[in-house]
Amino acid sequence: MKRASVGRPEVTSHAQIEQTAFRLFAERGFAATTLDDIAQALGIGRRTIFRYFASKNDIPWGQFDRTLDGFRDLLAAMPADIPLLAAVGRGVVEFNRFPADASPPHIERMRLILETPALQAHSVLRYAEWRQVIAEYAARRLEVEPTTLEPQLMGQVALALALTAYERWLHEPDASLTSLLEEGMRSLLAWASEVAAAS
Amino acid sequence: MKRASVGRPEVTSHAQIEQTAFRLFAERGFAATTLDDIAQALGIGRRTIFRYFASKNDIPWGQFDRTLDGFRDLLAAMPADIPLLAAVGRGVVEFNRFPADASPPHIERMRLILETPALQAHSVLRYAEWRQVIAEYAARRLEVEPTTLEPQLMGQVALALALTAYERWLHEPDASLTSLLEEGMRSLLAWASEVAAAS
DNA sequence: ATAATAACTGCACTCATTGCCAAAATGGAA
DNA sequence: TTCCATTTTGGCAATGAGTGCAGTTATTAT
Repeated sequence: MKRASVGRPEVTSHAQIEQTAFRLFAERGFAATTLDDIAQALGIGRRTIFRYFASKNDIPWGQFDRTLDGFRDLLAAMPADIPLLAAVGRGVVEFNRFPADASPPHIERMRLILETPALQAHSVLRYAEWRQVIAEYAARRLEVEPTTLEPQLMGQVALALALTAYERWLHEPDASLTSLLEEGMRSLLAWASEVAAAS
Repeated sequence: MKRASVGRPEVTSHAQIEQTAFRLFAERGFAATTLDDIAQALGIGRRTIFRYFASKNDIPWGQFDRTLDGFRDLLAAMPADIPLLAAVGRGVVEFNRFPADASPPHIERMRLILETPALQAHSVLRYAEWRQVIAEYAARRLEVEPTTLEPQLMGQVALALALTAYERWLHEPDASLTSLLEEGMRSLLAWASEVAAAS
């Protein structure tokens, strides 16, 4: 990752490939854009793309790994005196908060990921890493192993909430992601209290 | 789908392909088994497999479409006087109830799906149909459109519960899927009531 | 026997992905 | 300047999934 002082310099970068790829995806669609197209548009070899991204499906995710570290820190900084579900809920909201002006590229990224079947499928593998971050936080608070039922469930439920909010957001870009997430959490709590009241 | 009275008879069946494929998957692994291998083992053309399954990834799912109809009926028959979340929870439990003796092939199927990265990814597309069944049920009860936030969230949360239970079940085959699902639901309700008590 | 029908399957092609390795580019050393 | 170590690039070949096309094959109906 660090810039080598010796050796042949890199001809391109993750960001450059990503940018060109997104332009082509927007023009012709994800499936109709071949890696050859992208390589040719960049003036590099097709083989070189694989030195920057593990697969075509990984291109839209770009920097997700780094983003995950921020999420971990964010959760760790959450006050321990609020209920677990509230802490995770707040963490998810904070994680997905960003200025409305900076959204356009982010909207495009998420739209591509959520609307392209091949990417919907591939993304599960990324989501698993995200869930793991939550499972580890929950496990710490519950003092159990991260692989046990409760931490895993918390990760899955948080993902359920986030995915639902994102999908609505794409259909209704005026609504803020934040309020959709909060609305989802309210619904979840309301359903649970119905059950509690009935039993 | 109906047996044609005229024309060349089918040389194989979904079940036959599925069975042979599973045997080879078990022997060499999913990725290492090519469609040519499966076709050859069956003595049919590779091309013919595509007349029965849309893709290699679809083979492990076999009859899921038909299963989904049963799930729809099951939810529709759920009493309307119990809370929505309880009804969905009970529906999911019932849907996944099956005799412990009949499990072995089902375990193998789920293990393959849940442990093979390519299948984990592909399965999202199947899960989406499953979630849709729940979303439609929830929408009917809530008297809103199935595409709105609440029904969609209910589908996602139910899937979160089911996936968590299945994953635990694979690691701990002695535990019944039913009790894992119920344990998950109890955890979810407990977390929600913590939040309710704190606010 | 012939026709109609429905399924099977070989052929050729596209495209993602991977292993292998020679070529290219650069800073530093001799 | 020339040579060397280092690092990246990218061509080549091979594998395997997926797809359109067209000819072949097995049955039933006339």
